[in-house]
Amino acid sequence: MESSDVNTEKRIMEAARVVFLRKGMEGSRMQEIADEAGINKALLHYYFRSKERLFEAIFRETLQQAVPDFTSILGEDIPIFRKIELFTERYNEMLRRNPLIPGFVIHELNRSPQRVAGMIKGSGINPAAFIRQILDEIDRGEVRPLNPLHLMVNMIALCVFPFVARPIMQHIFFDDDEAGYNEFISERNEEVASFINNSIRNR
Amino acid sequence: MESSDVNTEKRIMEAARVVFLRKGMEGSRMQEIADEAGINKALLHYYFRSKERLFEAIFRETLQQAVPDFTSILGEDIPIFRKIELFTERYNEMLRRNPLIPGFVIHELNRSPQRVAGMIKGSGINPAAFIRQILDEIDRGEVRPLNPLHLMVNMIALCVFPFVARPIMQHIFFDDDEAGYNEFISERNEEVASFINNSIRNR
DNA sequence: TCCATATTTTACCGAATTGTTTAACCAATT
DNA sequence: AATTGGTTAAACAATTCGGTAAAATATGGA
Repeated sequence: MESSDVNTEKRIMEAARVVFLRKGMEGSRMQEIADEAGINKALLHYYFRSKERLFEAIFRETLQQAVPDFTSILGEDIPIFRKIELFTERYNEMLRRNPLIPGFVIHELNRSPQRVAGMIKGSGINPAAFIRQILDEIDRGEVRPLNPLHLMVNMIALCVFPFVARPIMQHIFFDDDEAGYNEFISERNEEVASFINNSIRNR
Repeated sequence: MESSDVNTEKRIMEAARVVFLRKGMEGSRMQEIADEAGINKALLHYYFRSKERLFEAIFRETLQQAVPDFTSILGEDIPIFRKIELFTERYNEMLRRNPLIPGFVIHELNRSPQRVAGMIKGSGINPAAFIRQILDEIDRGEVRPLNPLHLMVNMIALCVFPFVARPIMQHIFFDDDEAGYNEFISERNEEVASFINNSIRNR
């Protein structure tokens, strides 16, 4: 019994994840999630009392999955230019597996900014080490003088944006050709890293 | 009669804009829009037959306001590095006045990608001229060899992202200090332009 | 002043949706 | 066989919300 218990909860979570990420909290219907999970609507309320709670669970899980993935690398002991390559590579990889996360988070962020922002902060993000490294490299003359915070924002922006704006870009630039867009995305792996490194390298 | 007509319609549009941009189509309530406009709910339906139509009007207006503003400059006859400065400056300016537009568009884009993307394309966006200029500059040796499409995406990403992710960044990096974040945003004007130009200049 | 038209209010309807309840069912455990 | 707990089905309650009808009020012109 317990095995089916665990499986069902997992199935519900997966189904809810699919629906919520695509349609957001208000846009999603409990019935739709039940259908997606192949179960009864009453069972949703049996496992997660309310839509609110189910959503909370999904949102928390999504953040915990997404944030550490790209944060961790920033604190490791790697030469700066190589670190930036690794960061964009891993971050892009994560986004390629979960392309809907950014849009999802952003939308919920508009609904209740303080709550979401708090959850993200609690997710263990720590820019301090990276900032220190950048300042060091500037001292050593490897990196041109710049504000490390802007650099961090730039790095994230360059990775995230193509996923957030995918439908526009795919339509305007690629005439709705999905394969073409995927090709474009995989090019960005290297493109973004060299774009950043070219910009910050001192000469 | 006509004077109050125009004023009321305008009031409704403004109210709907505020609510829709913050909460999206499904997240918004007609009653809330009516309250915001200081009128009765029935009057909304008198001016705009349905929620759908009202939303459509707001969305169209929003796009027409946002898109040409930053597109036009890309086609003008300006030296490339200067053009990038002007682009980031104007684009940032527009976003500073309408910080909610990117998140709004992105969310609606997820709801009905083809419809929205079509509307944007119809808004008169034309990357061809800019792409040609970049290729020319590469030929002339002013710009290092790169894919102009990636450059365009990078330019937009660097401008837009801080507005989309504002609540997170303001909380994590600035401890919810609004003034601090605004300061950061205005720094980006110059920061982004030099970040790009440093990256693409040939040496 | 009085009429016609535009605008506003009030009250309400119907559909959709969340959440609950109840009874039955099934499968594994004891 | 009896028990237990996950599961289903169906109906229902409660609420929210978009939309409408109709009466009331204001406004400008004859």
